[in-house]
Amino acid sequence: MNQPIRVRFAPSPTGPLHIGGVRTALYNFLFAKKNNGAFILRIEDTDQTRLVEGATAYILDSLKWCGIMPDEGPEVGGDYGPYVQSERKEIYQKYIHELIASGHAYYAFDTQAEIEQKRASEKENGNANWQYDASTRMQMRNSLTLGENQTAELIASGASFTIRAKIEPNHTIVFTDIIRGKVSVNSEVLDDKVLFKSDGLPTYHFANIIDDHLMKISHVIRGEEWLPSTALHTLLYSFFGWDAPLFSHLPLILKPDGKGKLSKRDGDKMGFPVFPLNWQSADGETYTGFREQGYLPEAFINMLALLGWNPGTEQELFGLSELEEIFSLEKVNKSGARFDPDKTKWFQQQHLKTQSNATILNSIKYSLPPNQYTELQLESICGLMKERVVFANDIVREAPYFFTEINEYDTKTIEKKWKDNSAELLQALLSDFNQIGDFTAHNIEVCFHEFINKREIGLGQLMPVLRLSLTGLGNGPQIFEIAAVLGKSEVHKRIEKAISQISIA
RNA sequence: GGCCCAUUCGUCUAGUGGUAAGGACGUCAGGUUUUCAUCCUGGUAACAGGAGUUCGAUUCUCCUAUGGGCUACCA
Repeated sequence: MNQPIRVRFAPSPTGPLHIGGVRTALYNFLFAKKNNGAFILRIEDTDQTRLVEGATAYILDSLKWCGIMPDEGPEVGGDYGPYVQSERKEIYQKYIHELIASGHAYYAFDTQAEIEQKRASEKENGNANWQYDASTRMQMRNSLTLGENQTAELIASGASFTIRAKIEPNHTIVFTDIIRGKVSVNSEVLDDKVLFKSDGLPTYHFANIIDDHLMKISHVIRGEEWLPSTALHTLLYSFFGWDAPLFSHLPLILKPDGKGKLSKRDGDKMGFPVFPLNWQSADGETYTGFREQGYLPEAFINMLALLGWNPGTEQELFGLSELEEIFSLEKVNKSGARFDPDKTKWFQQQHLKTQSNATILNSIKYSLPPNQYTELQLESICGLMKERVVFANDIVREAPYFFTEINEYDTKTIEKKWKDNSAELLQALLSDFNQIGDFTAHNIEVCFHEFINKREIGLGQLMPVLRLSLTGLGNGPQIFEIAAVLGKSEVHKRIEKAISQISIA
């Protein structure tokens, strides 16, 4: 009775996976984990004309980056494979013939061009809604109108054909969507959908119900764009006498401004990524990924999880494993959510702050300029900077003074803070600094305070010019920490240099 | 055009047949800080409209509007 929870993410490899797809994968994954179920990856490549090289690898890499690992799928295998639809042709053949035998499907010999023509001429006659269905199928060339013998002959002669579902009008098809409740559709508005294409492969509608059934999928969690065709799917299940899985249709992710589905072009146009990873298409189009922009997968996932779902509490920061414990479909929203680049950055910043200095260092190590620092020193640089940047790879850009000589001094700060006595004060401070044995931030600070007390001057008179000397800038993290990282001799050098450079100017 | 789905601050959202309609991002104003960032405090701002049902509707129903999706031998 209590059947195991099995869900699938079923992308088609027609290009890079965009964040809507990643979110669908994520919700499937979270739902599976929450319910001790299995998360299955299935590649839906029945449209051979739209296959894009590298797309499957991209999907796999993206999921890996996010930490959404399939329990079954093309890479890991499983008991219900193969997990790539193009490798399941025979299976679909077998089932489509069952449907023909039971009278729920029929052969159709009309070519695509003929149908298009029909549609166009009907439109001219004022019928914009022509479709291949119960009201029109008897005017078309199919096994229903041609009869058994002629159909057999045509097939034997190698005529190309499709196989269509035979949908009878005037029943109400009702299914329950976990997120939306009851949805009903009159079969009248459904057309006789092509189930098998003339290339011998099934369409999505057919392959998906066969596979979901055979793979024992308990819950279908997919995008809202599938809601209208769920009526057809429900009917297909009933043709076979199978129980349909439970459906959940996720709201779409919309553009940040105005309405409309977020599309791949929006990102680079508006200055934010729409894809998890960088992508370059065969015709040279490139799209930037969240990963390459510097986003942490944790932040990306956190943002995505909250875009269309929330736990009902006021917590907003989550790790994957936390999400796995509290996710529920009932708390998924019904309406589309606009993607918010600002909030996405905020998530990134929050997650970066929680990372250890060593972890951050590790992530930017490869891009650091050559330097003399020890591991520990580099870690403290990361520690000093992580609260003031959004991305780890901003650290070097925001704090170049750790890695280069100071050749320029911020003019604004000079104008505001550099006074006639600044040089003399720095010089004196420097000789006190030289007395420090262990050049730690704490000792430097103590020394500094003793100095200003002795001189009876305010912090504001000396601290900014010290910062200016050491970093060339007017702002940054605590200056004693910076000094400690730079080391005594470097501090000495920099102060001497600043005194001579700035005084001249 | 037809069908389906949706509608709470600018955005993401919580929430209930009776609430001062809560939080977060953004924004604004203070505070902390040598500075910047962080952080803290406070302000700003919403139940699309109209009918019902009800003692009472943001909450239930219907209509309208708006938005979105689908309407292929694409998924």
